[in-house]
Amino acid sequence: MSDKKGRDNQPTLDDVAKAAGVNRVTASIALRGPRPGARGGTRISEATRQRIIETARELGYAPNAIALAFRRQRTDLIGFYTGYGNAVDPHLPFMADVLHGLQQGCARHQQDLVIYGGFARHSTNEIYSALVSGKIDGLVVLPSPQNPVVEKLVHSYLPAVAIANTVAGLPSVTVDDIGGSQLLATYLARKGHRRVLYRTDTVDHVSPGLRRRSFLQAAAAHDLEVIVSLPESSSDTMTAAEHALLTGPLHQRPSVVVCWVDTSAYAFLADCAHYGIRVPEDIAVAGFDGIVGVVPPLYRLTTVRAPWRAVTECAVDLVMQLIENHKVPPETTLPVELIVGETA
Amino acid sequence: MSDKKGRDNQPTLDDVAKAAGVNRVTASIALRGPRPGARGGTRISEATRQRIIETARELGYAPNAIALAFRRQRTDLIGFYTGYGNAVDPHLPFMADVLHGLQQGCARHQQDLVIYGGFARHSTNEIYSALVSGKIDGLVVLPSPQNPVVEKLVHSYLPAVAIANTVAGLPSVTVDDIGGSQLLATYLARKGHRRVLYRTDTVDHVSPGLRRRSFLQAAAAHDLEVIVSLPESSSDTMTAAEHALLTGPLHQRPSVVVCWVDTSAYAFLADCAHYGIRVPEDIAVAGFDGIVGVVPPLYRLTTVRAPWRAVTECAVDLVMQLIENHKVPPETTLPVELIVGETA
DNA sequence: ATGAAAGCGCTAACAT
DNA sequence: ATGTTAGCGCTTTCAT
Repeated sequence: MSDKKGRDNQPTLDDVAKAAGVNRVTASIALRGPRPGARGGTRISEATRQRIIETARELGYAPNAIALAFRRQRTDLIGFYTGYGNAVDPHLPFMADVLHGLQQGCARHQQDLVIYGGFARHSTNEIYSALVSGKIDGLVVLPSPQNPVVEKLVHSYLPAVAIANTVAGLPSVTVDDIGGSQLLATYLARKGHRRVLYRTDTVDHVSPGLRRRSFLQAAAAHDLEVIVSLPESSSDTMTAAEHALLTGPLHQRPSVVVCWVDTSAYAFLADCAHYGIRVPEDIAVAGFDGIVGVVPPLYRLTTVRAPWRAVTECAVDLVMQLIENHKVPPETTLPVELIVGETA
Repeated sequence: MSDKKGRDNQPTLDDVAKAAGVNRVTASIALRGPRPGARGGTRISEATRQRIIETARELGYAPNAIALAFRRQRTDLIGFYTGYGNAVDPHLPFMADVLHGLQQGCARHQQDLVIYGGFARHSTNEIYSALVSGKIDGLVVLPSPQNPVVEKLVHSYLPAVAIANTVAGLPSVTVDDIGGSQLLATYLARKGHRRVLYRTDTVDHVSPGLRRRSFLQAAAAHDLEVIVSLPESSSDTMTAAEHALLTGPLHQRPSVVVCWVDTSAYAFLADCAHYGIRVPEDIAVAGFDGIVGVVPPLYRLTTVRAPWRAVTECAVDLVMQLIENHKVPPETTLPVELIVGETA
């Protein structure tokens, strides 16, 4: 086995050139072709080129990616930054979709993906510096509300695209929160529901806000009464107030719970099972996201499917456009779909 | 908003030095401290240092990560390579665990993580070249059987550690497949089972093989009869033969199905539900992995929990050791735990 | 306590 | 068709 002493004794372009008896530049061009407009292939004779390629193969030459990146000012690396803490927990279906989209997007453009680590205990400036340090060519951002790093990115040179939530000054890719909420309100009204408990997010963010407001509006248009509830977002368990409503007098009891996001709905379903509340007989439940897991769930949830993978892939596409100095639309909205399960 | 024209007009160390009226080197040391043994902080007077730091702040100086990496021969990037095709689908709980472990591990060592894209249509040599190009300092490998890239990595300078399966020549981190299988066999024998249907993998790989052989051995020791079944691994649906066994004459019907991996078990459970076969009354089911999802599952599976996240984190630790030229053990095995659910 | 020089591996621009 | 020169931004070594 070879020594594991580092890349130092790897052959360089100079080594190849020397071994083939040509100049460094000749080797460079023979192996990777000229970058600029360049006068076609006439630069190097086919014989020399073949000899150089063969020499490179023999020596086991692999170009130094860092030197290349240094020279070209291009790393072929796309980064991902999430405002929600350091960890990108891929067990969350939303994150899994995002990661999958990042990968597919990067693969399509022959880029590699960088997930940052160790931002946890860093200051805004340190994180920002790391992002714009030139390590990556572009960035997909999952913005959290009022994130100062995201604010700085808006004014930076770094090509960046936001997903899931709009950010003023950054091109964003989102799902049709408004359309989805309307779809849901209309469906529930048709099914004969008159009173809805709407569970929303405690953190004020663009997308949940849009969903809530547009649901309220659509509900009003359908004569649906809506009670808004704010469970603790970390656990999403059923609050005392919610429990009281569901077990209270029939004439003020909601017949359906709409959750701003599927995870909240699943947590609610689990609590219903725990309290012996039957779904959908006692209460119907609907979500928003369209989570799919490999593990067959307890219930097939009625929900609005949001194409997060596609959203993220699209964001990567836009980042590539920006990198190549093309214009991109400030907002891209992808359509959603109503999925009728067995819970509502 | 600033122009998005690239990093070119970012201030360099020279700019900072010039603005502060000092030499480049002085600025370098003031901002990042001397790398080598170096004679403490006496190098630069506190006054100069402060002035330089202040100047850097004013100019919005951020060091060029690529130039740094070029100089230091160190990118602070850890890569991940999977032999199983290009896509690292984070929806698979195993992959989610691995990704999570990679992130946590990288975070602990202040490294960033690179997920490769676009290896799909590349040759062994191209993939290998990309891996050893210097873009990353070290690599975590999820080896697939007889993968030529993995073979080449064994002989390369690149610090690399395998997970889940051992690879000759590479330090590996695995789970205790043998112990887990014994745990399961013993548990099932105690529960009074006498005939087991064992579902295994169609691809011949180290870890599944270990599980199967050690289960067979432990089963024999407990007078358990084992029938081995090889469902099509992509779908994992119940085969005709399996169905025949489960609905056939009682005296040759297995009382429990053991699946080499949880996903196979869940697929089997879904099929049982479909055919009206009751679990665990008609047939008990057990798995291996200990998948946990956010969505409450149909059944709480009896299984052996394998700590894949910890395995991967450990692999990152070892990669860091290798990078720093320390010795690491050729094999690390992490303990597993029997999880008694409601299916067996 | 600070400065000057050299060079990491590569390619664009300008010779020949 | 090929060679020479210069330099990307940074740190290490050796002067001062």
